[in-house]
Amino acid sequence: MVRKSKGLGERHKKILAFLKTYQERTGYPPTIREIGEDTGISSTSVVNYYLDQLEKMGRIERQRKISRGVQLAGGSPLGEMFKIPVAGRIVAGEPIPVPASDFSYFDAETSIDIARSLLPSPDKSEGLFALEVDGDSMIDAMVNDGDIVVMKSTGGIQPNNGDMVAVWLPERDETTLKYFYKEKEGYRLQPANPTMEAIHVDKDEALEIKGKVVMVIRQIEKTVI
Amino acid sequence: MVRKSKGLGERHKKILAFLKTYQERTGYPPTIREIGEDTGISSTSVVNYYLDQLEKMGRIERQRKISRGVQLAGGSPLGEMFKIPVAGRIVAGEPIPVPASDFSYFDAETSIDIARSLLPSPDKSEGLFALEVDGDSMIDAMVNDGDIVVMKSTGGIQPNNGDMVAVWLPERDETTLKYFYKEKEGYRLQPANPTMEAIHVDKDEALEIKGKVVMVIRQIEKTVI
DNA sequence: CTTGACGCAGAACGCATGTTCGAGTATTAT
DNA sequence: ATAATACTCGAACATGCGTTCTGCGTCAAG
Repeated sequence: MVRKSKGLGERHKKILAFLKTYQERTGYPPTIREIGEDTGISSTSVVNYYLDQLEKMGRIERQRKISRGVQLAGGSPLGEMFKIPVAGRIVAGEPIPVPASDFSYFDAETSIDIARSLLPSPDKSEGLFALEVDGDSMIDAMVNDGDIVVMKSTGGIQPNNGDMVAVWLPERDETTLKYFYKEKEGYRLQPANPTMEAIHVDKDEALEIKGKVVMVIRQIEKTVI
Repeated sequence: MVRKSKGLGERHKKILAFLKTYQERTGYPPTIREIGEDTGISSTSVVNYYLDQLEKMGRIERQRKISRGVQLAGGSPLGEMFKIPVAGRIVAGEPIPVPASDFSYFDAETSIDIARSLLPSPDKSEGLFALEVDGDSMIDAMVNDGDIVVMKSTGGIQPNNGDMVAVWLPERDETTLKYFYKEKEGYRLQPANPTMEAIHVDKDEALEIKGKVVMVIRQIEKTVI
């Protein structure tokens, strides 16, 4: 049995994950017994034991004496919310930062909250991450500087024709958001703006598809120009 | 005492409102007794009585037998979420539908969920409503067909220079999203796209500013083109 | 007036759920 | 080996909390 490997044991992680999924599914926190059932802990006292530790670590908040008074810390009671880690910035001339597959929002420094109802498929929302757009180079994709693009990791699988994807062209040192079309001699990357020319990529040229764009969010708070 | 005035009595409304604020504040639903305390109902059975009615009306959902199993209906338990009513569609040649000031999301048929953290000022989120963009006529504002624009009602107050606003020009039968600038002889409406020409509106011409754009959301689910 | 639906209160019941205690087993340190 | 610490279990306890029943007053219809 692994003993206090880091600061977060297996059970700690499992409890945190359960807290999140349960809250997302039901809208309210679970009971101690429900946590135990999911985590494979038979005694409520053991669950309480870990809950106390997690509280000391500052990972959860507890309202003593009241039922279902366990919640993830961070001030944000998440209902049908989905926390998407912001992996970094997407710049025209630089590769796209993609989080590792086991990257969970627990580890992310910054994240944005998206309502589940806004996501394409509420059930399979794994592999989602967000990037902030840096610069005006993607206006052809109707994406502005400062916009946030939410992407779904394709996991190496080739996207469907017509998907909007984030691609990295190593030989051109270029990152773009384009509609993806496979053609006989390679690929065609079509801008969202009809007036712009498409990019043709030869079959031999390296092309890394980093993710499928599922959502673009533009917050207009301060004045731009 | 008012008796079954419409379909929603005073207590029904109060309970619904309490359900919402309590959930937003704590992250979990209240108990029956807490509802009673807030609503001024001394007996749990009476609360249960109203809860049953609200459930029959479809306004709330109940998980029987489990504590705090009361939630607002609509499938979306709202935590730090904000429900914004979708007032309608915004089309280039038609006036902008604006909800009445007392329009609450309780009455809205359709609404979208936005995380509080994404909103500009989390405290003062009144007067927010959303519109779905119909048609490609607003690509100059970097807004696509199908996009959702979240607006804040200006309430008759003139917006600041540089704000992105939704304006209705009655004399031209035109609706647009533009950056707003006041000039000596009238107003200048500047498109987001720098390559497009600005519109100049004379001081005499009618101009209705329906709201300030605070957010644009683009969901890419199905294939476009 | 009588009847019945409606709004309300209070109490009792019983299960759900957080809390606490005692004890047993492993792992590590001395 | 012995002690200390971390982890686990089961059970009992106390209370939180949903449910149900009885009763009382009010108002509108018959």
